[in-house]
Amino acid sequence: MATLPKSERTKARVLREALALAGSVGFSGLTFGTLAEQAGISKSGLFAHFESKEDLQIQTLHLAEDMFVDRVLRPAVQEERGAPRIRRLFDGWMDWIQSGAEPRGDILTSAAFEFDDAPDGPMRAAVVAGHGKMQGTIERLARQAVEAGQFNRKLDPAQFAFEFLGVVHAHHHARRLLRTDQHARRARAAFERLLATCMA
Amino acid sequence: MATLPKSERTKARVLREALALAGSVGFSGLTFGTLAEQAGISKSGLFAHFESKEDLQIQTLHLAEDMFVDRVLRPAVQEERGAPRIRRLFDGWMDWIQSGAEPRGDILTSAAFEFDDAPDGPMRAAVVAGHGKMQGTIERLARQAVEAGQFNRKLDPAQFAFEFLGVVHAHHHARRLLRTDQHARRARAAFERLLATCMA
DNA sequence: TGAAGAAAAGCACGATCGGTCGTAGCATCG
DNA sequence: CGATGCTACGACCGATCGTGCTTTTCTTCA
Repeated sequence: MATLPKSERTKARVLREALALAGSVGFSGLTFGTLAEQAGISKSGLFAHFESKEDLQIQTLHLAEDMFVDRVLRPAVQEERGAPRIRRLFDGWMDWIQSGAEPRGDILTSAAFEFDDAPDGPMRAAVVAGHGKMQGTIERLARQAVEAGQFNRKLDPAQFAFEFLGVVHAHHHARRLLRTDQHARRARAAFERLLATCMA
Repeated sequence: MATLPKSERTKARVLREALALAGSVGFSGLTFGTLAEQAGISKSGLFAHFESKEDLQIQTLHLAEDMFVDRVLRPAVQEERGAPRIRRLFDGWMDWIQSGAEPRGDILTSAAFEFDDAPDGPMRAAVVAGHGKMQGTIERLARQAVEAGQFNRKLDPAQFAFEFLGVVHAHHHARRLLRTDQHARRARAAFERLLATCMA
């Protein structure tokens, strides 16, 4: 079997550790020192793979995005177009939030909140780009639901995406701040209400 | 004229600077060094007024809360009970968000997002307590609207508060992440939709 | 006015941060 | 096999952090 070059294997391992670390202390708390310790490598050894902290953050973020696509987006898209697909996206996202390590929850939403007030830079740009993609995806699903005749013809897909993300974020935030899962119920109720008002 | 003791005046001045600073760099970015520079006082001089950074953060947070009560809550409560009062709260809050210095916006919501994943401590507890008070206030307003016959009798006030806060937070977040005010429109639409479904 | 006490300054500490540098060892490939 | 180049190391840097300790300066009030 064609084993990957050692450097690639090391890097992949380090990146997995970085993702776990970012999941528990955030991307800003993802320091070279702690990551080096956790990964069993020297701090300076990390610089062979990541040219700066920002570089490390971005690569870790991309790994998280790939995981989100695998675990949430792809399963949703396998559902049939329209409301079922949207429901599945919501369900998957709720699970994804709950599967995230305490106390951070959804690492992508965490990043969005963490960098929304950061000075401009590559990491912030990556976060904004990710958000834009998500917004676009939800808009597309909403448009499909309109075309399928399930959503009201006068529905603004962008407005739907804004509110959909709002519900997801509200759950994420309540879970982090109050440290209970009881708000999943409220988020689901809000989502159902949102769906109901979108139906004809 | 009975002038306040000088120390009190100094402390009040420093606290105002601290609030401005926290508004632009967050409570975690509120460091003794930068605050000392901004307030024209020495770093160690600050210790005469604040026994620790946490103490400084908490006192600054309380000042912000007082301002929120003055500028948003009190005007709302002067409106008549029920839907008008709730509308006024929402309007005032939107203005409050927009009046906040770029890029942070509402400093209280900022703090909620900043400390929701922080380790337990006095500051986090203060933030959680503030959130609880806000949630309780909104619940009360919703109950009043039910009693006034404006909201559906079957409405769950806690659910309403959850969604109300969700809309406010969604606007706050979108404004910070995307750095435009165009989402005020979306937030308002979401709020109107929320109100509409609460009406009988 | 002068004594007592508080406010502020000055200085230094240990820790942690992101990051650099020279070097040694080991994997890779001709 | 042997040369080359990447990987990883340890030491170290300057900056910044929160927070002591000591000393000076200024307020306050009898």
